[in-house]
Amino acid sequence: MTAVSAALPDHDTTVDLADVFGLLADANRLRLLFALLEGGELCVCDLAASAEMGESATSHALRLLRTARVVKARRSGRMAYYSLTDGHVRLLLDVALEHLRHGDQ
Amino acid sequence: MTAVSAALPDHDTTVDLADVFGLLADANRLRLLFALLEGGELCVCDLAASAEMGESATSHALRLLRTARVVKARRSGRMAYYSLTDGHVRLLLDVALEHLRHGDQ
DNA sequence: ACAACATCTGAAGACATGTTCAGATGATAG
DNA sequence: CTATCATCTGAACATGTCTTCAGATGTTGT
Repeated sequence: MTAVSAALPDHDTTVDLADVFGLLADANRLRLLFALLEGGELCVCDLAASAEMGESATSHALRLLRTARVVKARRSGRMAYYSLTDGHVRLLLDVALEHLRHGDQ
Repeated sequence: MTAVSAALPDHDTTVDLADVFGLLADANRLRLLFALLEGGELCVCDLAASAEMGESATSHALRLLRTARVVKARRSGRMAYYSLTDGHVRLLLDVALEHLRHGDQ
């Protein structure tokens, strides 16, 4: 029994992991990420339109993603252009989509 | 702009996806899953010990995972042995761990 | 300078989630 | 049969999360 628990990731790691998944555990944020996967770099108003959500809600959502370094913002005048920071997101979404299709139902 | 939004997964899909990630968005549940990745098939009391959580909390957590078909239970007498149902979980956890290591900080 | 605009922010309320407690269920041992 | 055990369940409480609103910030055009 100690052999099993010894092989587990430490406490902090699981908390950090849970935070990462927590960011993806919201349909609106996922729609924003899918839009960025397609669009490459989009401003807040286009992201809001794509995800069919209010601009304030979009801004709040993007702030969470930005703080976690999942997306980055480029600023040009009064516009803010967002894009993804790495490819792990695409991979995570693809694996989870695959799980949805094969998994159950 | 319509071209972008047309390529997005539909509303229900993003909600289902968010639910999947929501299941992984809890450190205790992640510890249970890691224990199952290592141990293969474990009873509730061993899982509770591995994840260092109460047995009631463990049972509640396992119920969520079982309802979502992420784990399955085999029953033998008064014991319940849990195991993972598919390999997507291992993949998701590995990709997210990789993201943690390379990603930031 | 002023008005219109894009984005951001803080606070408030509604809602969901996780933990704990107390007790129910079903199985084994004496 | 009774006691003990492993697991499950429902309810209550505390915490956290998302959305919305109202307003702040900084920018562009006239």
